[in-house]
Amino acid sequence: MANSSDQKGSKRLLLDAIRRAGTIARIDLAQKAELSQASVTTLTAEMLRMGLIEECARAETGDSRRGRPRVDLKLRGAAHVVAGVKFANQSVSVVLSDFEGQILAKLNTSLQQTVFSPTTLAAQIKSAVAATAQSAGLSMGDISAVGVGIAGTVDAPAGTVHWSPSLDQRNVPLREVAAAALNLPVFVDNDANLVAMAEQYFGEGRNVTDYLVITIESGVGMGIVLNNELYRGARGCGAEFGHTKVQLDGALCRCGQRGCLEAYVADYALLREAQVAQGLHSNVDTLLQAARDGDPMAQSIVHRASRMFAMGLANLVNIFDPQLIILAGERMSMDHLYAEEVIGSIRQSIVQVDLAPPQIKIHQWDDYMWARGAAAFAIDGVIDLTFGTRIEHVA
Amino acid sequence: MANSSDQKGSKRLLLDAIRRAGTIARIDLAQKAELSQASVTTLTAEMLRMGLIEECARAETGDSRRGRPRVDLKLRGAAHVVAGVKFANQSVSVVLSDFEGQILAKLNTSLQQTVFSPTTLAAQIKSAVAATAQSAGLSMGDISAVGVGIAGTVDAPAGTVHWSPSLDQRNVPLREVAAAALNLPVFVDNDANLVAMAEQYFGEGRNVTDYLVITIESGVGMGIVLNNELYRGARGCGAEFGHTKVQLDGALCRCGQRGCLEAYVADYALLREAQVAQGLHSNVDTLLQAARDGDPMAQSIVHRASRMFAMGLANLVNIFDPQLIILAGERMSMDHLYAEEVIGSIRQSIVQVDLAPPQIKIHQWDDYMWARGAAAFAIDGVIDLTFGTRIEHVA
DNA sequence: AAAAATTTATTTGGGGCGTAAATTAATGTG
DNA sequence: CACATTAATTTACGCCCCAAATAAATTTTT
Repeated sequence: MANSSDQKGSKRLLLDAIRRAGTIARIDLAQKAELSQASVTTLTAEMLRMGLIEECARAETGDSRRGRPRVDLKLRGAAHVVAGVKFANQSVSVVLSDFEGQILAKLNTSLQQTVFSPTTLAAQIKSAVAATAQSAGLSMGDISAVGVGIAGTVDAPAGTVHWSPSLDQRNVPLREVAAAALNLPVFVDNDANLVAMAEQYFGEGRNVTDYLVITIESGVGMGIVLNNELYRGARGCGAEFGHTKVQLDGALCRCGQRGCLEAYVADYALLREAQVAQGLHSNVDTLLQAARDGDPMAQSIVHRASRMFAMGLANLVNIFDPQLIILAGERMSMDHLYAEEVIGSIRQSIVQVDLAPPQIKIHQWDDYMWARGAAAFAIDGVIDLTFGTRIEHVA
Repeated sequence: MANSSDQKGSKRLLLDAIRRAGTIARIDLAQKAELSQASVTTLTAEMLRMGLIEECARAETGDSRRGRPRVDLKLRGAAHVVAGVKFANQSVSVVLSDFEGQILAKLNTSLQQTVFSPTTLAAQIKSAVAATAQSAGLSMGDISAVGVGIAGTVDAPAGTVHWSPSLDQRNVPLREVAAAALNLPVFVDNDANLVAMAEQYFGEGRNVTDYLVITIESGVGMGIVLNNELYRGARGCGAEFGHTKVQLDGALCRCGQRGCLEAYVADYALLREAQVAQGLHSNVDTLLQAARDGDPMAQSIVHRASRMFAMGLANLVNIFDPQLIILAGERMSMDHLYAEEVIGSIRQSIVQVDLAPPQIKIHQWDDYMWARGAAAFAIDGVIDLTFGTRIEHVA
C-alpha cells in the first residue's frame, strides 16, 4: 500500500520554495524549508542532475560578506515547456510557458460554436496548442504537459467535468479524452481555480499561505488557497462566491435563483438596470463613463453594485479571516468594483479587532491571466509526475 | 532545527483513527491509517505500553469467520483525566472527562461578576475545576490538562486572548496565567471552536473530514473543520458567521454594524421585533409559542428569522461545499431555525449540480456541550504533549 | 482428532530519508 | 600569508516504515 499522495516530499517542498523566492542560496533554502543544510545539499544536487534547477551567478549586490560566498539556485526554465489552455465561451487562449513561468508564446483563437462534444473540444484544444507551439518554433513533442481551464463544475483530482457550458454532455472524463487526443499528460480544473494558481505561481500569492482570489469576468469567481493548497470542497463545486446571496428575494440571476451577488455586479446585471433606467448604455463601458461624467442614474447603478460587492467581500473576510484577498481582473471596465471606496467599505463591515485587517490587493492581468493559470497548473502537474506524487492518466 | 509541528506522526494518526472508530482491530487500523500491518503492530504495542490504548474482547457479533480472530483496540479511558471549562457570561461550567471522553463529573457555577482580571479569572477556573474534581473524588493532581473556552478573539496556538467580554484587559496570555494558577497544562480557545472539537471527538464529526458547526447561543457562532483540522484564519478571528451581512443597511446589530445575520436570528433580535409589534412576549419561548399557536405577527417574525438563517447557511454551502453542516444547539427554543423548512430552503438556494447536496444534521446537546468541547481540546493537547508535537507552556 | 485452510498479528531484515557533526571550499581581514 | 568567517559537502548514524517471512489462533475438511 504505497502511500501515494499524503506526503508532498522534500524535493517538492524545496522546489516550491525556490520558485517562491526566485533565486535563493542553499543555506537560506534550508531555513525556509525547515530542512538541514545536508538535506538541502543532497536534494538540490539531485534536482540539478535532473535538470529542474540550476545555479546562477549571484546578483552584484554590494554584499561584501566574508566567508564562502553563497551560490544562488533558481528554477531551470529549459527544464520543461508546458501549455496552458483557457477554454472560454467565444475563444480559446493558449500560453506556452517554460518551467520558470516565462511566456514563450501566446495565441487566442475564436470559436465558431459555444458547445462541443468532448472529442471535438479536445480536438480544438489540440489544434490551438499545436498552432501556439508552431508560432514559437516548437512541436507538440517539446511540450511536457497541458493544463486546461474550463468553466463549470470540475473534479480536478479525477479530471472529470461534471458540467460545463462548453460541453454537450455531463460527467465527461475530459482529462482522459484530451490526454488521448494530445498524447500528453493533461490536467483539468475549473477556471476560477486557475487564477488562484496563477497568483500562487506568478503573482501576489507567492509568499502567502492563505488567500482568496476574486475574479470578475462575465460572472464572479473565487479561488481559495488555504495552507498553500487550493481548497476545492467536498464535491468540487465550492467557492461559488458569485452565487452567494446578498439580498433575500433579490435580483434575478442567470442561475435562476434570486439575490445572487452576480445578479448585482456582473455585466448583464448592470446593463439590465441601465436599460430600465434610460434605455441606452448598450455596454458597460459607456455606462461607467456616464457614471464618471456625473449621470445620477448611472452613478446609482454603479454605486449599488459596489456596495453589494463590498458586502460580499466583507462576508468572506468575516468567514475566512484570510491574510490577503486578491482582486484579479483583466479589464479595467470593472474598476468601479476595485475602487478604494469599495475597499474602505469592506474595512467598515468586518468584525473589528486590534489586529490589522487583511490586505486587499488589486492585481490587473492581461487577457492571458487564465491561460497562465492553466500553465501553472500544468507545471504543478509535471512536478507531481516527476516526483511520482500523482497518478498519471495518459493514453 | 527540529521540524516541530509539520508532521502529525503516525502514532497520532493511529490514535485519532482508534478514537474515531471506537473499537477497531489492527488490520482495519492499518487500512484506515494507510500504514502497513507491521507498523500498526509496532506503534500500537508502544501505545499499549504507554497506557494510551488497550485491547478489548471482541463484541459477540455472530462473525464466525475463520482464521485468527481480530483483537479490537480502544482508547484506554483511565489513561488521562482532563477538565473542560467553558467560561460564559453568567457562569462557569466544567466537565471532567476521561481519555475516552466519558464524563466523570460536571459542575455549573454561577458568577457574581461578568468581567474579570486575568488572575481572578484564572482563580475562578481553578476553584471551579477543583470543586468538580472533588465531587468526583479526585484531586487536581489527577488531572492531566485543562481546556478553556472563552468568548472573544483568541489566538489558540499562542494561548492569548486578544479580546474577550469576560476580561478587563486586551491581549492576555491566558494560557500562561491559567497554567501558573492551576499548575497544569492549559489550552485556550474560542468557544465556537470548542463545539467543533466536541463534534470531532464525540459527535457527528467523527467520520467526516470537512464540516461546519453552527451554534446559536445568544449570538451565532461557527467552527470550521477542514481536512480534519480546525481552521482558524490568519488572525484567529475568522468564522464570524454571526456577523456576515445578509442585508445591506439592515437591522442594527450588537456589534454596531447593520445587517448582520445575528441581528435577525438572535434572541435579542426576535425580542426587539416582538416589542415593536405588540409590546408583549418578554422572552423568546413565549414568542415561539405564539407563533406555533398561529399568531400572525409572531409567525412573521419567526419566519423572517428562519429565512435569513437559511440564506446564511446556503451561502456557507456555496462557499465551502462541505460534506456536512452540523447545527449544534443546547436549547430547543431555537428549533424554528433548525426546522425542516429551513433545511429545504437551503437546498433551494445552493448552486445546483448533479451531486447530492451536503448533509445537514441537527445535533442537540445538553448544557455542557461547550465544556465537553473544552475537554476534547484538552485531550488533543495532552496527546500533543505526549508525542512532543506541541511546545508546552506550563509554569 | 489430525491436517489443511484461512485470517490476523508479530518478527525480521532492509531501504529511504534526513540529521548532526566533521570536513572541505571559498572568500574577506589584518 | 595566517586567520576568521561563512557556505556547501561529506560522513556516519538513527529513525521510521515497509515487504516478506513467520507465528498464532481460529474454522473447515477429512
